[in-house]
Amino acid sequence: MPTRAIAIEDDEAVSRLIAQVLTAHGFEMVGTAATGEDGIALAKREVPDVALVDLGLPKMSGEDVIAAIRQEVPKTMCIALTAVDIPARVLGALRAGAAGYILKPFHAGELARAVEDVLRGDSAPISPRAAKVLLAELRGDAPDQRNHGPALSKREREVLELLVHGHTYADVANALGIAEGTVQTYVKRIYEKMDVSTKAEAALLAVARGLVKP
Amino acid sequence: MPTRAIAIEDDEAVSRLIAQVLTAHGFEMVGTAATGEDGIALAKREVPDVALVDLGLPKMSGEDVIAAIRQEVPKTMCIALTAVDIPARVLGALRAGAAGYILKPFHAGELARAVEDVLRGDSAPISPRAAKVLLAELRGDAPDQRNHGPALSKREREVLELLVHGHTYADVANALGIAEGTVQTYVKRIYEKMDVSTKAEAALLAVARGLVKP
DNA sequence: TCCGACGTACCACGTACAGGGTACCCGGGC
DNA sequence: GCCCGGGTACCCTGTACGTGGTACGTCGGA
Repeated sequence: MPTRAIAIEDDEAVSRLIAQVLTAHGFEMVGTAATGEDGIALAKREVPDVALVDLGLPKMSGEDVIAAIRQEVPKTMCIALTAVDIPARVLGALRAGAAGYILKPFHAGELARAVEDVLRGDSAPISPRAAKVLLAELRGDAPDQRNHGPALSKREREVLELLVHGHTYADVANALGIAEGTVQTYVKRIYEKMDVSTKAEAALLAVARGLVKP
Repeated sequence: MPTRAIAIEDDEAVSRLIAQVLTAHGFEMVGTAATGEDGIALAKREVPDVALVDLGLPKMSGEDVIAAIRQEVPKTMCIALTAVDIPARVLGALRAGAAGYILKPFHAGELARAVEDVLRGDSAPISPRAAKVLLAELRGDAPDQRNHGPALSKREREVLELLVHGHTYADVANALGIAEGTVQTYVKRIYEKMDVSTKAEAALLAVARGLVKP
């Protein structure tokens, strides 16, 4: 049985192009829909192997469509298709359950390759631009991690490392062989440099920047 | 000034190949190293634009090398290079600060393209197989994680969310419309369930388990 | 039916924390 | 020479925090 696919895309030209490309690569198009509602109904009726979902649909958001399909028809893998790579969009789609994220315009081979990748199940096609967003999120948001204030000194990193793991000032002082008052100085400087004001915030930022291992 | 690159790779054949490919694409190779220690020293000395780091180095792990370079020479972007795509490896490297993740064997064009992508800064080259691991992690259905002790109630998660972002008990009380004393009860229960005793520890564990986004 | 488990809510006490000071040493410039 | 900035080190004060209590409603099983 050939791989069965559907497309949920409001631009009919794009929709036809998708059908053409996939058919040419040996997939079977079992339907297309122009709205989210129709697309979900189509997916439930046909239970295709893969669904190409445009994120720029009118009314219902592509994210919601993907989430609905993942919920109702888990067997169907969803690939998000969009012209924009706004971080919130990328993350929303992937969180919703998209197995891949392709940016328009795409090459014919790119699309077919992505579908094959997803179906094989051992990989997830993600455009480099989308991947950057993913990475940023994984590391703790903050667009462009680099150059966030002055670097911490070696001693300051030692203090931070101990602090964020729940040790008290007294513990830190003991471990480093300095007075508790001195620890407080380091903490103050660390807070200034990291622009935070509590241990909790410092801990969050520290892991986000990879200064300490969780 | 041309883009300056280094390679940290113990297999000399691969190392030469990298140099060859990058040189052919107009990059300047300013050094190669066969061990992590040498690589870090090289990076500090040359401060290259990009470093290709093999994850399968003897002795020192590639993750640690990347982390060290990101720490000491933030300007240098690191691209992880490996033959295996073990989830822990992928995540470790990306968490350590790798801007890209390329699987061996790679095509010549692929490598050059990845370096260009990373330097342009608007995208992150991630191999499809590595991307799959990333996605799984992002969605939280990664191996282990989950099921660490009793689950927090909705209210407790709300308190935790606010707490770990540095808000005081008073702030939390205000935001949730309850008394400060009540917040303390939640904090106690949260600490018990998570088996921690400070805000900093709770913050670490919360991000580690994906309960809150950093 | 009653009782226990759990989520919710509040108070009081002692301590650890955040932020205000001050001081010394060292290396690099003006 | 001199001062200046950054790293190191210490003290003091008010506050937020961690932990000990108590109490009430609800749900489900003994």
